[in-house]
Amino acid sequence: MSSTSQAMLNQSLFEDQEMSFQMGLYSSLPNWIYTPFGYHQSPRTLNNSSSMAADVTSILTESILSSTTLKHRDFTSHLGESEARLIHRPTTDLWPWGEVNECLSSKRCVGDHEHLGVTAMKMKKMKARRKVREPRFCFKTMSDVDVLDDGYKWRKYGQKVVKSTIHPRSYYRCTQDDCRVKKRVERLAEDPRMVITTYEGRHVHSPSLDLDESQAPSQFNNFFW
DNA sequence: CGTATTTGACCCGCGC
DNA sequence: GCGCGGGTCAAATACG
Repeated sequence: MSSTSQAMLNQSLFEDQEMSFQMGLYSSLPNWIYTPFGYHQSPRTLNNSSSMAADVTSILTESILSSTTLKHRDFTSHLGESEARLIHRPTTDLWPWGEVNECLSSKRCVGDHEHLGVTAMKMKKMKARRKVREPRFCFKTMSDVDVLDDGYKWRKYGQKVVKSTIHPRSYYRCTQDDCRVKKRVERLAEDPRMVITTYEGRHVHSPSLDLDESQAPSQFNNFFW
C-alpha cells in the first residue's frame, strides 16, 4: 500500500468513527474496509463479489459494534477457508488479529492518533460518548454529490459549519417512523472531492424502494443499515 | 396546501 | 461559571 493511500486511510479515522469504508470513484463497492484500528483489506480481492464483500463488512461491523472478539475463524467459517485467506493483507499476508482483539477488548484504542490530530482529550470524549451513543460508522466516498443514494429516505434537520473546514456539515434523519437512524454528511477539509457520510444507529426496516419496488434490492443494499 | 428544507436559537458536554 | 463547539429544534420559508 502506498504512503498516499495510507494517508487517505488515516484521514478517514476521524472522531467518533466506529468503522469506515472508502468507496471508489463512481463505485458502489467499497475499495477498502477500514477498522478504527488502522488496517484494511480490499473486498475486490474476493473475485469482485459484492455479496461477499458485504459479508465481510457485516462481520466486521457486528463484531465491533457488539464488542465481541474478532477471530479469524469468524471469516473462515463464513467465507470458507480459501476465501478467508484472500482477505489477508496482501502486502504482509497477515491480519493483525492481536491488535484487533486488543482494541475490541477496550484495553486501548488506536495507539498513535496524535499525528492524526486526534488528541488524547478527544479520545476521552469519544469513550464517554460511546456509552450513550448509537453505534456509528462512516463511508468516505469520492463523489460530486453530497448525499449518496443508499436506499433509505432521509429528512434534513440541521446544518452546521464546523471548525477547521469551510464546508458545512448536514444532518439527516431517517424518515421511517420509529427508526432513529441518523446520518451526517460533510466534505473532507483536505480534499473536498471526498464526501464523509457517517451513520448512527441501525435501521429497523428495509430500505424504502420508493418507486419501482419490483426490482430486487440486490446486494448493494447490504452495505447499509 | 402539504411536505421538505433552511437557518438562527437553543441545548449540552467539556475544558479552562 | 463561562465560553466554545457540536448537535438538535422549530419557525419560517421554499417547493412541488
